[in-house]
Amino acid sequence: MNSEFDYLNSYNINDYERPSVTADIVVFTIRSKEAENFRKDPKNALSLLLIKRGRHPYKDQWALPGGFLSPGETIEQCALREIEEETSVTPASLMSVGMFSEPGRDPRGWIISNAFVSILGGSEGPQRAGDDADDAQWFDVNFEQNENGLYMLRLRHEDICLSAVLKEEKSRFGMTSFVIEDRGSLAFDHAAIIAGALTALRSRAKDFEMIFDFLPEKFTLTELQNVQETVMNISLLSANFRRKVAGLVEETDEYTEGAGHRPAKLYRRK
Amino acid sequence: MNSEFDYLNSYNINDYERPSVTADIVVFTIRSKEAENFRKDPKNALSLLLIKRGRHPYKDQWALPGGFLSPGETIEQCALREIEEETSVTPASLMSVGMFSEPGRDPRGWIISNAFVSILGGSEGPQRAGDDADDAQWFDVNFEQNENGLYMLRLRHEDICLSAVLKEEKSRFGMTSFVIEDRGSLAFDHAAIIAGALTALRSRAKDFEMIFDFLPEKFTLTELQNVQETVMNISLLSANFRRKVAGLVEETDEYTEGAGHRPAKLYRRK
DNA sequence: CAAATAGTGTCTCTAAGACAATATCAC
DNA sequence: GTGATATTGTCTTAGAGACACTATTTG
Repeated sequence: MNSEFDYLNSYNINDYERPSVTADIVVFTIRSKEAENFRKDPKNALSLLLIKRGRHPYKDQWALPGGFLSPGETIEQCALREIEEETSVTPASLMSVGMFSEPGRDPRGWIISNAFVSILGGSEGPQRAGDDADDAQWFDVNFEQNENGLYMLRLRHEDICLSAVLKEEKSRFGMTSFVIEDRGSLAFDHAAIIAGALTALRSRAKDFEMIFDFLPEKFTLTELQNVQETVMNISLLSANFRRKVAGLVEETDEYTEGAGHRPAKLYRRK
Repeated sequence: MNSEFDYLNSYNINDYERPSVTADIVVFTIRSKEAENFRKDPKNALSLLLIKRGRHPYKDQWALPGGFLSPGETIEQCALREIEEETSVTPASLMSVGMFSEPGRDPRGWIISNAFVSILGGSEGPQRAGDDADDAQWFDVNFEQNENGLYMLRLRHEDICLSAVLKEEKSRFGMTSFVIEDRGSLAFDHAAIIAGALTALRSRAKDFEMIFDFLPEKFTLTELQNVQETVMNISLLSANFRRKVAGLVEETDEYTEGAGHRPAKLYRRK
């Protein structure tokens, strides 16, 4: 038996039908709202990037940034490339959320998507979205479970309010995912992707894992606390927060200035 | 502008080159070793399923079970189908580990893989592997970091010992993955997939998350503790373990019998 | 000085870890 | 009884949460 013959017959790449593969990215950032008066610090809001589709299907509806995997790149490189094309910025982090492969999820055909969470912030600060022809905007995020056990996802940008309804589904195999009850004008299955991304982000933020990516290199402990509170939609006591993160940061000898109240020491991630 | 015209021109599914997509599954189970004497309980070993390839490439080398995604199924359904084809058993759990899409990972062409962790055990007990023509076997798992910081993965089945060397790589984007230094006769990049799967499994096992899937419906607390110890390669004090899992289980009124020592109460997952 | 945030001290309560002691079965 | 595992109790220590208090800046 000839081994080259075996090899060539073992797999003809054209024998199998193949899906198109995309990467869709949920890009988060934290934006400051205007403060009430000169003394108060600004409030923060968790935001994510959506793009208004210029084509069918779902023309004129809002969708996650993303695009098709090209030969010669990894799916992570594809995700980074798409973010950079949209925002002209390299994100601080990239985390896989999972594969979305439900048949029929894309009316154009057999298209499966690897979803990612990415965070912009860091030294660049929140970027302008949509520098080119695309209509891209940051939407404030609100995601909560209501009294019926359903999850409400609300995304708001100025007058635009997208409101999706999802149900948590625990499969027999230990995976939990979200099923769309009402996609609320979000394109494709992107409401379910966003719900999964938020859940993954919050789970990581609990252990202080991705919260540094929202901030520049040097930051105050209060800023760090605000990030965790904003991401997880909770409220913490500062004394306890400081003790918990004490081992994760190191002091610098710099302070904030001109804040209308006592200056705060700047820290750096350890 | 005609909207149907727009739609049809927006995406021609044949315009883009497409990869083949596979699901590869790291199927774990726990196997009992013979006890030293009639009083002692049997020792356990964490094992995973490998299949000896009958074809090129990597002919006669060991690889993870897996197969190509078919139209009309999700990637999870594909993974389950492949496990059932190999073992004739439906696993208790299925967890995604991530996408492996490095160009060149498969000499047959552009093939990307979604890796899964799955656990067999439960009431069926560890299954015979390789009922059909395939040569499938359970390999005992040993995975440790050595003094140089490299990770050693050793898989052993009777005389066969596969030994791979991996390096942990933290990308700038917060992801950690394993890079193969020596694949140790494991086919493709499967050594890296196994390393990632083990890391994911251990991380879950720390919170008691997948350990129940290794056991039948009713089990003793010592059996449960043995699972966690075997999976994580650690040793625990039983008094503390019992307190920690007390909230996760509920008593039954049954006991073990004929064990050569004091019988143990059987519990059920709550 | 007033308003606001920065930062420290301390009390309670819970949980983890270590270890000692007792219980119960098969042979 | 002996050898093994099963099960409970308790001591110590670490950490989380709550809350009170002090410190420091700008206008």
